[in-house]
Amino acid sequence: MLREPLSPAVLAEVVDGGQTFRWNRLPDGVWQGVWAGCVARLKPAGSDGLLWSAPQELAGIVADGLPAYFGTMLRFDRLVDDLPWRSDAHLARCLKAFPGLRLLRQPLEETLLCFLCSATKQIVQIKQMVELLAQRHGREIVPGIHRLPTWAELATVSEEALRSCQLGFRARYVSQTAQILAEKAGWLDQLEYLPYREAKERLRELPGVGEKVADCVLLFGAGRFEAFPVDVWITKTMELRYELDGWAPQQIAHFGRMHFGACAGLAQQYLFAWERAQGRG
DNA sequence: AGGCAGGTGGCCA
DNA sequence: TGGCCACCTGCC
Repeated sequence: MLREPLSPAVLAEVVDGGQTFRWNRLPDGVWQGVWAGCVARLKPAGSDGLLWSAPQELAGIVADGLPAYFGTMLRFDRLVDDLPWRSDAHLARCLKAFPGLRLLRQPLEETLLCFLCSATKQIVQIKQMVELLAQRHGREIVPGIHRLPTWAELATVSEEALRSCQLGFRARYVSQTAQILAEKAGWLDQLEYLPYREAKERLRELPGVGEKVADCVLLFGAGRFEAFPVDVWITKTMELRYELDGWAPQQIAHFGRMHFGACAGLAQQYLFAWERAQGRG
């Protein structure tokens, strides 16, 4: 499916490195993931690239949806080559360490939901929350596997019921956002057609969506690769690798977009992968 | 066993 | 603007 083979480590980084929260490791290097109405299994296959499979009744929609989800129409090799690795030795070694690392193109609705849940939580816990949301409030796709609830569905769920999905104070964000989106048909979809800056401003009108969450939603759910989400980890990374000690998050985000350019978000993913491999994060 | 966590929003100088 | 703190609660 992919033009270049993905090593098991890079595949793990793509599906379980904080971009998405609905992939789980199965035996024998297989990953199973759920997005929109799709369920798929993935397995690295050496030089043959990446093998996929899906439940028979979903084979058609997964065959259609998987390439878009993995962004196979984008030439990540070219995007990576356009990053400033020639003048940035740290970036260069990150790129070399994770060949084939890519950004997923996830459904916008789901990306917003997941990152609204992400505040001060680690990946494992975010995965638990969204799994509960899916099991309790999302439509069953195949026996035992549910998709995430749509915002229309979330608008019918009480804040208390959301809290019982381990959301804690994030339940209020999700609940209020659901009410707002319920009154604004097409509001989310319009973001796709707005310039980055305006799309981000619009997103930030939603409760629980600040700078960081807005950038994650735009990067992972709307293909805005110039977005450069700044969380505590990227702050530490930038301090350590680029000597930005004492910089405010907004300054770091600005530096990131200036230094890394049009695909700053792609660079950010590599920086993350590197630090995680060092045992941080 | 208890602190801490991949943010945000509100309040204060 | 810039800093500080409450917000929930399940993991390590």
